Amino acid sequence: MSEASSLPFFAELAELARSLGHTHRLQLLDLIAQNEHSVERLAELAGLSLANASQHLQHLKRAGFVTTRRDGKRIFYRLSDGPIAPLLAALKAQAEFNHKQLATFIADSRSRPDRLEAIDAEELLRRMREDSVTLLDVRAETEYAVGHVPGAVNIPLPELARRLAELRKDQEVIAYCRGSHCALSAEAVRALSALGYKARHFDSGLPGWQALGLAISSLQSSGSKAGL
Amino acid sequence: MSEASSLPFFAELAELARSLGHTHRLQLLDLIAQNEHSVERLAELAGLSLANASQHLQHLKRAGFVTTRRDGKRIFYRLSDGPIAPLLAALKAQAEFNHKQLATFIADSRSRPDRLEAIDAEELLRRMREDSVTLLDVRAETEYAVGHVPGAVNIPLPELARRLAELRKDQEVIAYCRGSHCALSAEAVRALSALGYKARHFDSGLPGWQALGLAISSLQSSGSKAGL
DNA sequence: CAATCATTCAATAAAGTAATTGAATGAAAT
DNA sequence: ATTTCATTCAATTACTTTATTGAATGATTG
Repeated sequence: MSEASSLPFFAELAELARSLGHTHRLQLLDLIAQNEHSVERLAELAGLSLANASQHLQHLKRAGFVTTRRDGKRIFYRLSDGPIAPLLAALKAQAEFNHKQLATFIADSRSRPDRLEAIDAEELLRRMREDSVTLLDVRAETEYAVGHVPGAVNIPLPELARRLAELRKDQEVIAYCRGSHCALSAEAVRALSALGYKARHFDSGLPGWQALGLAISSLQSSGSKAGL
Repeated sequence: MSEASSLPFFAELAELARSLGHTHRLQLLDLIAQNEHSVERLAELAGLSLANASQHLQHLKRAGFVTTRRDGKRIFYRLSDGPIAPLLAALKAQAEFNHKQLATFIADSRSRPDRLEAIDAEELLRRMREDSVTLLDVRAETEYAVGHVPGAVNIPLPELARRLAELRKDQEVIAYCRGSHCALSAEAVRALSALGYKARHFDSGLPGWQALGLAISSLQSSGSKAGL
């Protein structure tokens, strides 16, 4: 049922999927879904250059998601009357499913205490120097604000599920928390590992970092309150 | 409603979409949907190298479309219990919508006889030499088999809608048919243009090509009967 | 506990995609 | 006609993704 004969069909679907596979195009599509707009307007709303917006819009047009209409000097893009809404809804549903999966996994792993791979300070420092790891601070925002390892990203454990997108998939993630008595980073690592991320924890946490005489960063005003 | 705050969300959806944006991954997903399989089996069924299949499978896993289970030496991939079916159905629906759109457009344009850009033999030959055009023969398969311009792709006009994927989007398409009295290539050009393809027709068609003393190709046995 | 074997990882090479610039198009207004 | 102006095109550059190879992993089997 899925031999050579259906390969061109898969290729066609893949092309459609790729058309949705770019932040700017999804954003443009979302703007167009709200209202018909000219290229200039869309570029402005999305914060893109004109030429760049134009190219992304043409990409969407070729995929059949939008159509154009000329009125005087400008060209207006609007949604085609194809089944775009269900398609986007299905995408969102999958995203939500993933969030739930991770949330329940974190809850589950709270009970199952198997041991995990740790990273020692020496390797961590080396890897940080060559920028080959993502350092993840899973403590609360307030704790992070007071002091954190320089360069670390802060995603409190309860929010990890819905903020996965902030982690690079191509790098190993090193989670840390308050130290070896604190289970937060271990849970994060278990959850991330189960999702196919490469993850370890820096077991001694922020105290261990400070004990080595290394500098920490802090936030003056609480600046990074990104929306849900 | 669609400001900076939702950008990470779009980025997340885009990543999901990209996970479906590759022929091999869709094919693997289709195989997995039919039955749980080991990596080796999937690689074999899809005609991929082991490492390549493994990487695509991990990509699908990270996107939450599949999960794994270890049994002895091998690892089995099966569908996750997320909403994958509706997602794929929505993609297919969009593909079908595009086919229909094009089909009706071709039907419509049969009546509306506006003139189109043509390409002359000289330019055609030059562009063919530098491989910067896709030459499209829109006549019936049997006619193509008897003789066609060397290098031309054959997609009979009635099949154009569902075989669009065979045309490169990054090159101009030059359609030709039986000659200037024949409307097939003109219709193809109108349809392709409306979809955002860059398209012109070689108005004098195959007779014009032969009149210049240029060689034609033919097929011995009818070899290229690709499935729907 | 050494060997085997399915799978994954790592590194590199190849291909494809995106952003940017400035020029070209083509409809409308003067 | 000529100018204006929104959009697109073309060409370059930078970036990202994919394929390939061979080595590493890690669970079973003898």
